[in-house]
Formats: sequence, structure tokens, C-alpha cells
Amino acid sequence: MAAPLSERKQQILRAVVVNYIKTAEPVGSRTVSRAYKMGLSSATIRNEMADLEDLGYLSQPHTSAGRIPSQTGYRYYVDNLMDPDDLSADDELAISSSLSTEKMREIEQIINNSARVLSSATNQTSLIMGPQFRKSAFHQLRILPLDEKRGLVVLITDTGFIKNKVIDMQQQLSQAELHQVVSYLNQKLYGLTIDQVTSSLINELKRDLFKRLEILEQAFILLEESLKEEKQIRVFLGGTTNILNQPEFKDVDKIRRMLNLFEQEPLLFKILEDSSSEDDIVVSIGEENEYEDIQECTLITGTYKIHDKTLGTVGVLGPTRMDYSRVISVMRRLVGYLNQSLSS
Amino acid sequence: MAAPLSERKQQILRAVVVNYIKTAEPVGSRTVSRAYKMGLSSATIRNEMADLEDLGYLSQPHTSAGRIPSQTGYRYYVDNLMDPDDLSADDELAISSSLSTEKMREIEQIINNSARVLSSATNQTSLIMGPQFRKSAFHQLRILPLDEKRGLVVLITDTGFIKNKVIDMQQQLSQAELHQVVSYLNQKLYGLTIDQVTSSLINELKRDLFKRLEILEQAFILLEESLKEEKQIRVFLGGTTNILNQPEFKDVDKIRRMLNLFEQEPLLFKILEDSSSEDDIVVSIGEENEYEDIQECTLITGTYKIHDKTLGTVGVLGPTRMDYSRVISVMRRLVGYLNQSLSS
DNA sequence: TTTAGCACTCTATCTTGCAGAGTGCTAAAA
DNA sequence: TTTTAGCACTCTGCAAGATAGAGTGCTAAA
Repeated sequence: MAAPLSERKQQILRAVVVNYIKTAEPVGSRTVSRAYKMGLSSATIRNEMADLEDLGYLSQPHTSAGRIPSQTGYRYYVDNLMDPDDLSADDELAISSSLSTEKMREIEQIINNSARVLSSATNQTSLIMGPQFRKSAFHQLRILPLDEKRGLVVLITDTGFIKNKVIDMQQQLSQAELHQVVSYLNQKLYGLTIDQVTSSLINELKRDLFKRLEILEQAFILLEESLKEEKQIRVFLGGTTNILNQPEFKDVDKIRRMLNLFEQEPLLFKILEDSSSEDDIVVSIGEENEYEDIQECTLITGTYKIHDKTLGTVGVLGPTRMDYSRVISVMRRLVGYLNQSLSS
Repeated sequence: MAAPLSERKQQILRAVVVNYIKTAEPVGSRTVSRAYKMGLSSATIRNEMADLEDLGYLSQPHTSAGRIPSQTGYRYYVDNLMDPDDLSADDELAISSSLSTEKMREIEQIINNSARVLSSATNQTSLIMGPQFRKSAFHQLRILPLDEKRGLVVLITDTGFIKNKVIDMQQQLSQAELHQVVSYLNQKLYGLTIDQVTSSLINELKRDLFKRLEILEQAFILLEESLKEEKQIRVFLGGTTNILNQPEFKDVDKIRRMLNLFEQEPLLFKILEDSSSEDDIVVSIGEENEYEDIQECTLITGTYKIHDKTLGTVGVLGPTRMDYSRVISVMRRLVGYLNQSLSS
């Protein structure tokens, strides 16, 4: 399998992949010899293509059709043959304008826009995992009295999350006492990620503060509920209808399975999390994906950060026949802008 | 058009509608005479059916096919012929258990669950408009100092919305001054709906308070942004893939148009708002819908309330061939539970 | 007024035939 | 030894017919 391909074979493989990505039609020897003038007749190309098929890089839908890349073929293309796609000025503009011009304070809105841009620039479906609340670090807890009976607990993280909850206070507490308790909690919790605020830690704190327990019970409930509630993180989708434009999804049954998948947020979350790496863009082709439902697809993922801390994952999902170099370029650019606009 | 139908014609019309809803196949005279033994031969039924076609209640896909209900036919059925569907114990349980058992604090989660239940119980796509922030009444505004340079503005409505925003305070303000300003605002705004807080009102308030203007500028921005940002209210969808099971959507192009519609939240919002009435369940059949995209569909809507105040709209969207009586029953029940669980 | 009977129409499906695209192989040319 | 031309062969997709089935409308009898 690791036998290095001759220069000529590489050129032919590239030609087939590029052509198939563009046309979605099996590529014949004539097409290759004509379109990519390398001074070879179709017969020669035919022989080479037969070799490439034996080596597992190409396959034939039926005896008298052209060749299409196999999964291994795509992999070889991505690893060795692909040349980087320079984004057009238009693309560049589309990405930057939809992200940076507007002053978007809401992180949710930024993510949503990103999903839209990513899907429309790639013509595929995009999935973006929202920032993971649980991985954020505890920053500040406040309790704001609303009236005699109620208060507002506010929890702020370093990544800009603000969680709040109205609580009932069964027992009156003086301003000073409240302040004292709150600052104790802040001191204990500061810098911990939400994940680290386990219930055992909460219990420990409760013991320390048991005198004021009744009032703070509700505040602890906020903490605990935050943990539970955010277990399923939102995954933002863009361009789910784009798969309908792909000829490989003209079968209604495949469409159904795909759309069904899109409705299962927790699963999408797992898929994204599993196949992504913090460092670079990851390309998972066909059966390289663990999840059966997307083994006819390619998933390309990247991660975005705020102040060098990984916040979430960005993904593009489409048929294995996808414009790899374009998607990768777009994603790289998008992630760049995203990092930049989140850090401000 | 208003000529009353004979009892027999009504029975036949009902038979055709019921049968077509069930099978999605044109209904022939033989089928009607056999299945609904009313002691008439198929020939007689044929004559009656020809009459019903002349009257506009039925139509024929082609000369030698059975009849299918026209839009007018469905309308007549819904208004005069339909008998109420008693929900099975299973359905009843499915609805109640997925809504009331769990202690769901988050309104978003309640709505989301409702959408799921509604779509799975009806096998159609469900749309639920979240509570309308803009129609909520202003309840309380608070400003909570976080540190020397920043504060948290909190806006609370009577329907339990809590909006907040971190603001920069360019200028130090004493606790007392802040308190004074905030209570002035609360007094002026209390009880107004968010819709009523127009920018002219805001400007007026700004004039009154112009001495502290710089600090409060940010608080006003929160108000104004709330107005803008919430213009497009979230519409929760359930069972979007259900349309794929409907034989009328076996055309990929129709599917695409439908799914495209589902991605346009503001449009969905308008559709729901326009065709709903506060009082009862509304059935809009085919071209009775204003929006071209759904003129091959039927939209059934209802509204849910909290303390007798209308919060949002619930809808079921599917082909005109839908099980009207079932959908209406399910929706009526769901809205009941929803009202109940929101008011607590 | 209802019914039986029959000719007619339309659709869906299956078969057949054919053109087009592309291959693999062989033998000749470089 | 490598490349090329030529040719027979295979497979698909499409169009044109053929056929069965369902259901109608009409007419004449009950």
C-alpha cells in the first residue's frame, strides 16, 4: 500500500479526483488525456488507470464506465496531491463582512452567522459546536436582591457566559452577611472550570457555610442545574438543505437518514468532538468516520479558541466527493476570523 | 356554493375524505360502496360523485382515476362532517408524561419538548413560537456593579424573561445616585410592554436624566438592543423529517423548498402569527394560506397562554391530506397541558 | 330512482431496441 | 520496452411500444 506512486500516476489520480469532484460523473481516459494535456493518448492513460484501480485508488461503478476515486484515493489526494485553494476576493469579503463588520455582542449570534457563512461558501452543511459552558472557568458569582422575597443569582465565566436565575429567599439576610458569603464563594471557586465544580466540592462548601445554608441553597441549585442543563451543548447547523443539491443524495431515503441525524443534537456533538483535534484541521473520509450514518460522507473539522483556550468545534459535512481544498481554505479563514472576533 | 348537500352526498364526501386521508390514493366508487355499506351500488355512488365534482368538492387527477377531495371539500369536511377524534390512552400518556412529569424550569425546554411531542403524535412537522418577549410587560430594571469599570444591567419582565448585558461604565457613579436613577426608570416603565418602550419614549427619558446620561447610555443600549435583537423570535421546529414520509413530498424539489422554508425563522414567525387567532384553533387549508410556499399544505394553529395572557402560537404543518380530527385533538390537549404547566 | 353492463381512457410497468460512452486487449509503431 | 491505434465488447440510459388494471361515463333495463 505504501509503494510510492510514479509522478505520472499521481498526475492522473489528481486529474480523476479533481474532475470527479467537479462533475460528479465517472471520469474516462479520454477526458483525462484531453483536458490535462500531458502528451499521452487515452490508451496509455487507460493502462495507468487500470493500475491505479489495482492499487486501490480508483474504482469502477460498472465495467464500461469511467473511474471514480475510492476512499483511499481521496485520502492520497488530500495528503499528497491537493494544492491549496486561494479564496477569491468575493469569498474573502463574504466571510469577513458577515463576521467582523457588525458589532455582535451575542456569542450565539456570532456562531449562527458563522454556520451560515461556512455552509454557503462551501455549499455543504456546516455544524458548529457552541462554546462549552462546562469547560469555562468560574469567574464571578453575584447575588442581587430583587425584593424582600427574591434575589437574582448571576454566574459569570471567563468566556463571557452569563447565567442567571431568580431564587426565592426564605430567610432574610443582611447586606453585609450576604456580601460575606458571596465573597467567600468567589474566593473558593475562582478559576475553576465548571466541570471541576463537582457536587462533592459543593457539599464541602455547604458544610463550611452551614449557618447560612438555607438562603444559599438556591444559589447552589443554580450551580448544580447549570451542570446538568448544559450537558447537551447546542450545535448550530447551517445549510442543511445543501445536501439536497448533491447528486449522491437524490435518494429520498438517504435524505431522510441524514436529516434525522441533524435532529439529534447530542449525537452531532459527539461526532464533532470525537473527530476533531485542537491543533489543526482534521479530514475524516468515508469509513474513517466512526459513526455509521456518515460513512458515505466526509467530515472536516477545526476548532476555534478564545485567548488560546479551545472553545468549540467547527465542522463541514458532505459527500466524500467534496471540494476538499476549498472547504479547508474556507474553514481555515473562518476559524481565523472567529478567534479574532471572539477575543475582543 | 352554499346549496346544502343532501345527507347522502355528505356521507359520500366524508367517506372519500376519510379514505383519502388514510390511503393517499384516489378513492373509487367501488371502494366507497363496499367499505361504507350504505346499501348503494357503485354506479349510484358514481353519479353522486360526479355531482360532488361539479359542485367543486371533489376532483379527479385524470379521467379514469378515483376522486380526491378538493380544497373546498376539505373545508366542508372540517366545518361540517368531521367527528372529534378521541385520543387513545397511549397518546394521552405520551403528551402528559413528556410535559408535566419532569420539573422543567426552563421555558425553552418546555417549548422544545412540546414541539417534539406534537410532531411525533401527529406525524407532521410542528412549529412553536416561543414566548414573545416584545409583548411582555416591563417589570423591573436593575443595575448591578461588577467591578470599578463594569456593571450588569438586568431587565425582568412579567412573563419571567430575564435579559442581561454587561456594560462598561466610563464614569463612576455613587451607589445612591445609581439607585435614584434606576428607581426613576422603574417607575416610568413599569407595566409597559416592551413594544411600548419606543425610542421616542427612551429619548424622553434621556432628556429627563441628561445629567447622568453618560453612564446610562449603556443601559439604554440594552433596552434598544433588546428591541432589535428579539425582532426575530425563535420558532421551535419538531419533526421536520416527517414531511419526507408523506407521499406528496416524494419530489426532491418540493422537499427542498419546504426545508428551505424551515430555515427561515422570521418567515415562519410571520406565517404563524398571521394565521393564528387568540381564541381557538384555526385551520388554514391550501390556498387559504397567504404564503405561496405552503399553499399545498394545511396549517393548523392554536395559542398558549400564561395567566390568560397569550404568549405564543403552536402550529402543525403538513399536506392538505392530513388527519384533521387527530391533529386538532392532539393540539387542543397539548395546549391545555402547556397552559397549565406554564402557569405554575 | 337505482342498477347492471360495457366500452373507453388513462396510468404504471415491463420489454425491447438502440445510441453513446468507455473499457480491455492485441498488434503495430516508436 | 513503451506508447499508440484500432476494434470488439459491455453496460447504461432513454425512448417506443405492449399490456394489465383500475375506474369512469353512459345506456338501457329493473
